[in-house]
Amino acid sequence: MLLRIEDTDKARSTDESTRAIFEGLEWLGLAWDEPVVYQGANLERHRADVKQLLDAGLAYRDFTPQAVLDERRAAAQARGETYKYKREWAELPLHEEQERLEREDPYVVRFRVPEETGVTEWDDLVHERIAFPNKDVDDFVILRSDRTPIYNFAVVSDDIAMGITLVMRGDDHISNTPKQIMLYRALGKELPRFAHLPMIHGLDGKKLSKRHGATAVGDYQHEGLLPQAMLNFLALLGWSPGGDREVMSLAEMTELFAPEGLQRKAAIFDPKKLEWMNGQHMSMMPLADLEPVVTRAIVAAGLATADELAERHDWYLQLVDLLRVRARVVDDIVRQAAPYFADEIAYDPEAVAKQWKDRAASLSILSSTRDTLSAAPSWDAATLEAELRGLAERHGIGGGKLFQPLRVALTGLTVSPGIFDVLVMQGRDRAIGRLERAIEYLSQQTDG
RNA sequence: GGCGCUAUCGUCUAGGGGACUAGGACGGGGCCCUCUCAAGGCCCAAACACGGGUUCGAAUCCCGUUAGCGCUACCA
Repeated sequence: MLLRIEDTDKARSTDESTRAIFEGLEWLGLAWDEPVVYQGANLERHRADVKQLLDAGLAYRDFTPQAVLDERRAAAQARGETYKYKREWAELPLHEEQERLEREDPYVVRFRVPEETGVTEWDDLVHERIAFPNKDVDDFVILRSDRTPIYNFAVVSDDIAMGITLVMRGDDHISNTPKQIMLYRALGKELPRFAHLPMIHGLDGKKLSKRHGATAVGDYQHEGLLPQAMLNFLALLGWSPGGDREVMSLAEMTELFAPEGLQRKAAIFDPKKLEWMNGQHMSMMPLADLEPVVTRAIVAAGLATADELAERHDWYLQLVDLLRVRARVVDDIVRQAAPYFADEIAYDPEAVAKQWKDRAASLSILSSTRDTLSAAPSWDAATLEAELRGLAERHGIGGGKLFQPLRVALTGLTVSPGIFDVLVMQGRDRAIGRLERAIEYLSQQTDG
């Protein structure tokens, strides 16, 4: 994989935008094999290639001021006509051109599009044959008046220099392709293969790009998305391995990839499915791989320090394993993890309202739960389950009647992993402490 | 407007003349499991844009219409 930064438009290419590209690719785990090529660094070769076309009469200087061009275009549009560039400088007498050059009149270099009657066509890897009549292609600018090349020219010059044999890009470039093919021919070089991939659209059905709505790929990192899920999801937008394969690793996708599976239709980016995909990857991946990602998030959230997590590593891994099942993004895990780290927990008003509705009854249940738990012969899931189910039976109530109020006492929430796992993960002291606190809280409520 | 590309459930897609009462996945609905929430399992609703051809036979091939999108710059 080669990475080239196409920065010929100085107004739009900034250090920041370039860095976003690097960071996005790095995050996705897509590494390039050779040093980054900056298109701007090849300016001299671009100019030399333009010169070659100029000398061969395949391009010409156009001294029309840009303002005049803009005016004509606007006027044509106002009249409801199709604007077409008139070739009026192509046959400028040599002496006149010489004069203007000496006067340093500004000019652009335009490519002389060949034979009006001709057709420029190619066999696209995904679309099969695409053809453009030459008459529909205007003599396009290849060198700006500031002597920098236009994208269409720089790309061809660079692709030739870099020995590129397959040009794969978004299908918004289809209409650039005939121009580029003409340039390859004018430069006397072999054509690469072209493959035009469908675009990705936003929920509104419009092209998704840095100019429209979309965030940079890297932004998803901060939303708790896993790069492998992102990669998997994106790959499936416009490509299918056939059959019903969906959740795949990069290695599997690379193995399965074939151009036949490429779609021609633009795909709409569905964040819901991305989240599902992320959940799938999160559940499937080795715990050891998920751990550092979660650790970073937990530390960032201020729940614990990395050292603290390392100290009770086994416990921590088990907790992550317990929580990842019910999480779709990494942040879901962090949200659920709070009751296992914080000293104090907040009671979710809804949980209180629902599970501690009857204060006196809750108080009584929690008190006997505390007594039973305090007296438990050992602190493991099987023992605790036996003890608590026994207690419920003695009271003649179902397990849920016992577990739900307990869950609120332990986590402050209505949702958590299985209650015995919670008990074990919190440990005897913390669990009993939480129960004491809940009892205290409820007593005050009852008195007041 | 011109040129181009595209067209299967709401979304991502399988399908490449008969295997199609059109399959899977996300999302939605229901049920099961169950201490909650997830996960998991089962079930349901949901699509071949339209019109012409070609053919014994079209989701599949051809043409047109329509719609959507893209390009139409001294942007990339």
